Amino acid sequence: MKFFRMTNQREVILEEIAKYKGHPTADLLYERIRKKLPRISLATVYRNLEILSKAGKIRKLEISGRQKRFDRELEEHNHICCVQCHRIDNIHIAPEHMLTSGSEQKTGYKISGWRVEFFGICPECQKKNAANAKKQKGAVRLNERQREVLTALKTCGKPCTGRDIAAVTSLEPPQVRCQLSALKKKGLAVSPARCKYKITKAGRTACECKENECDG
Amino acid sequence: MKFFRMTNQREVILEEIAKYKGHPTADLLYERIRKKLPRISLATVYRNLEILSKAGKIRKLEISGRQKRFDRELEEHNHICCVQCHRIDNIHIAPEHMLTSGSEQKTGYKISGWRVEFFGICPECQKKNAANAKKQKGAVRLNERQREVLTALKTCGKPCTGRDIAAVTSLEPPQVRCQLSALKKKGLAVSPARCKYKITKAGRTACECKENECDG
DNA sequence: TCTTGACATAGTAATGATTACTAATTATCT
DNA sequence: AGATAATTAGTAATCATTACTATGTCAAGA
Repeated sequence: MKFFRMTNQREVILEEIAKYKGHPTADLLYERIRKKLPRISLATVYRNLEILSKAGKIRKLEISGRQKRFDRELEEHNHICCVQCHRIDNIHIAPEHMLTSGSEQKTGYKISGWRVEFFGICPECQKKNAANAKKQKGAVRLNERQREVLTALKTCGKPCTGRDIAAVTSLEPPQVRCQLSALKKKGLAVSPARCKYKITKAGRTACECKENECDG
Repeated sequence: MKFFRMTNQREVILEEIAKYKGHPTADLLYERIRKKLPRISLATVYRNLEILSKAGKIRKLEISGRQKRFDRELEEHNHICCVQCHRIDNIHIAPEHMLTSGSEQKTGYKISGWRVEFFGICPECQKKNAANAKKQKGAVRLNERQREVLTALKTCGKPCTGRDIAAVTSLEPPQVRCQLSALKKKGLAVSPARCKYKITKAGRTACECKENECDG
């Protein structure tokens, strides 16, 4: 996403989220937005909720339950869920007070339980990461052009020529060919036929690694 | 469910859950079970996971993420999720140690975050419950026969006679007719035509109330 | 002003996990 | 043995979400 257009649809979506006290689901928002923009599509709502949360304008909640919920409040906080009507409220508590009755009084909820989910990296993945870090010391290090070519190769999928790649990148065919042979040397691409190149499994993971920033 | 048959399929499902260290999803279990019972249906796996968890033999985890996961461990505990490989491990911690580094050492995870969900009853529902409790003091109190008839009436949906109800309950037609008129007096059933009875909205909620034990 | 090209949209199809349904099978109880 | 109820395999339906497709909009450059 290079430009971010604040369209009418997006403005209304933001408005409705802001207006709504709770943590609305996509379909609830859709119903409300439809009153203002009767021709809006549910897909537009979903797409923009995703885009707006990626742009940091809203927050997508990762809570249990079938439907995703969205939150206008950007700051980190936890939630409390009514087991009867399934409404969800924010709960701001300092870790040290988390399990005392203090929070109970503030929210007005009659608390019956709680559940914690921790996130982290398991011992196995830690080992894997350490091993990968070693390997990557000199091996898989891509420059910008190589990354561009590799990404194009991945998008294309089937074997294609340097000219094919050049057509979908900012590079000229000779430049592409040069990078292709470099990628082949690194084992990130193979040449199943003369002048044809195809991404390898290693190339695919090398691509993803940047996208998800998995080696942080 | 009156009887609970420990079928071969159920035994194998329990075995596989017990064998699996992690917290398997339904489809992962299905793949493994298929090796022992090639003709088993995915629906059977789902149905039995549900039944076994209701029977208290296993635990259905309510955690974020698209797929549900199942756990052979019955005792209350929390979870830790690897952000890289999405494996889920148990984490047994006393509330007072929850946010200290102690748990980190035990699990071997490199913890990057945590999230708490509280459960309870919101102020609005508390009020509603109080109001309902008052109403129910003398009004809706069903005996076993009335409940049976009411449930049958609900299942049937359309208006039906005492004989119709008797056919699907343990009661004789005269007994049913007697209960029907009691239900009508309480406003849980109406008679849209002579000898025909139909459940009302109030009757429907009275039915559900028992099922979900919502007035605990 | 016309063209170009990137971004957006409405509408619809496809997906993935789960649940509901149906007819057939199996176990249990007279 | 026959009736009844539980269970099954296989399949269809559902629900939330995502992907696709053709069309539309807008700003910048020719």
